[in-house]
Amino acid sequence: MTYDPSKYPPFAVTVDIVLLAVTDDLRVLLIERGVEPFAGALALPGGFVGIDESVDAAAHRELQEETGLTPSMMPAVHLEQLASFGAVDRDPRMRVVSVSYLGLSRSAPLPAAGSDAMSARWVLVSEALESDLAFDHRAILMTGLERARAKLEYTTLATTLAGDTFTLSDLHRIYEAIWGTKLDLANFRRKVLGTDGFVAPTGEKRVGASGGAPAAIYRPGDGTTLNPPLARTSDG
Amino acid sequence: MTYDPSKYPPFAVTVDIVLLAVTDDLRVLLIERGVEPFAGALALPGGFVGIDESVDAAAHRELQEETGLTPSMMPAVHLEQLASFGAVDRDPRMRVVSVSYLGLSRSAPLPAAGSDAMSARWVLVSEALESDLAFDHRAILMTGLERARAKLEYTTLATTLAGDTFTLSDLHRIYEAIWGTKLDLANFRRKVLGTDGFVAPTGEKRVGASGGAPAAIYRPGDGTTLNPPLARTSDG
DNA sequence: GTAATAGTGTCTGTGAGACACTATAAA
DNA sequence: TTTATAGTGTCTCACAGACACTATTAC
Repeated sequence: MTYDPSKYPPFAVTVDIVLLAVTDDLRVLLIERGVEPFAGALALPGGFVGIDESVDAAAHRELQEETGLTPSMMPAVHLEQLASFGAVDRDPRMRVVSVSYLGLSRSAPLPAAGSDAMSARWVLVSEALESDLAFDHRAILMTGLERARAKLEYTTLATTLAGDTFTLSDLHRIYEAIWGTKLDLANFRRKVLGTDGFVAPTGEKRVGASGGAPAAIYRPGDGTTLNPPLARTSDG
Repeated sequence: MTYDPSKYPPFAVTVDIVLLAVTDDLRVLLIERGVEPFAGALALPGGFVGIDESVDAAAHRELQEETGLTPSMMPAVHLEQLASFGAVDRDPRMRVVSVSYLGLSRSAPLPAAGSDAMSARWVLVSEALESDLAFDHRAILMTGLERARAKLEYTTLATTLAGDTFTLSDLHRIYEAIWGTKLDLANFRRKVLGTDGFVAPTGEKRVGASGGAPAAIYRPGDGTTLNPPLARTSDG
């Protein structure tokens, strides 16, 4: 690099991750900050991008560090770029541009012990939106939420949130949790089963989990897009 | 800012703009680079973000500088953030993260004379994709194209590309140019006219422009979203 | 038994897609 | 006249939404 970088304004670049999971309700992984600024406040997991590291690689590294996920588990988590935030005063220390990512993880694995993960916990999204998050992380969270809601309409990503095996009721619960609406279960079933590649039957049944009839167990299908989409406007 | 920025890796941040317009066909605004690297090659308009300037503001400033648009004309151009590109070696000079933007402009205003705009010109998208663009601008262009195609499905943004007044045939041409497909004009008309807020009639007719019956002239409507969307999968 | 979940059947309204048709201009 | 564009009518099929219904478990 025979070039003089000092001719150009020096920025720092960070990644911030909106990692969502559905347990009983929709939750987001947040860190309690230990240092200033915003010490004690909740923040999205993230950190600085290394000078010899791509931004995407930094997002994967941070996700791994903050959740304690092993590299072998990482493929089960969907991670995609969300948007960048570049207001002048978004970090009081210096000029920082943040590239945010949306992650969708299966039902809340516990954050493992570790340097960063110590203070990580799954917070109800409804509570996170009401609390004062650090920096502009509330805006990032809202952007991630809207992206996740939109993606469920036309992709099979909800199966990523459900895990390896699940019932149609599980999937139904995930849609209702993320969209915050009620969906008619009968019509939902027909839509999911009628869409090639959305789910694949395992032949197994789950018994005794809920005081009802045994539910058929499914695996994620090999499709990625929903055509026609699963309309969010529906509330039936 | 009582902080030591030298503790963090120094990045440069740029904006790159995919500005699209439809004349006879779909075109993108490109600059012929005058300096290394990639001197002589075609590139997307863009530039470095100032240290005291938000990333969004930099995108608007560059758009204005490269097109010669006056600030008063700017509201007629739709500009939204697209994605960020952060590969380590995307700029041979130094570590640069680029935040890309998608712009939709009315029918190709000529780039005005000016320092940057001198070498700017509207290139057919089909040709741009075949030529060797500078940096990773081919990937950025493809991302912008796909975003524009998707946005036409569920927003009224096509009217931005059409201008102040237009006929339904004009709008139809824009959809076909961007999607690269044929759309049944009769069904297209019904869809557009049946969607509240998409277009508003002016009462005027355009005569003598095409060797056919006079066409009714419309203005953009006050709506922004299309519900239900205008399906791209349709080829009728 | 009751309550809760799993799953099926069926009717209706909307709207996309196909395509035939008429109307009005230029050359 | 021919040719091209503007605009209307109508049929069919797919599917979303509503909702009644049966089946199988836990308690």
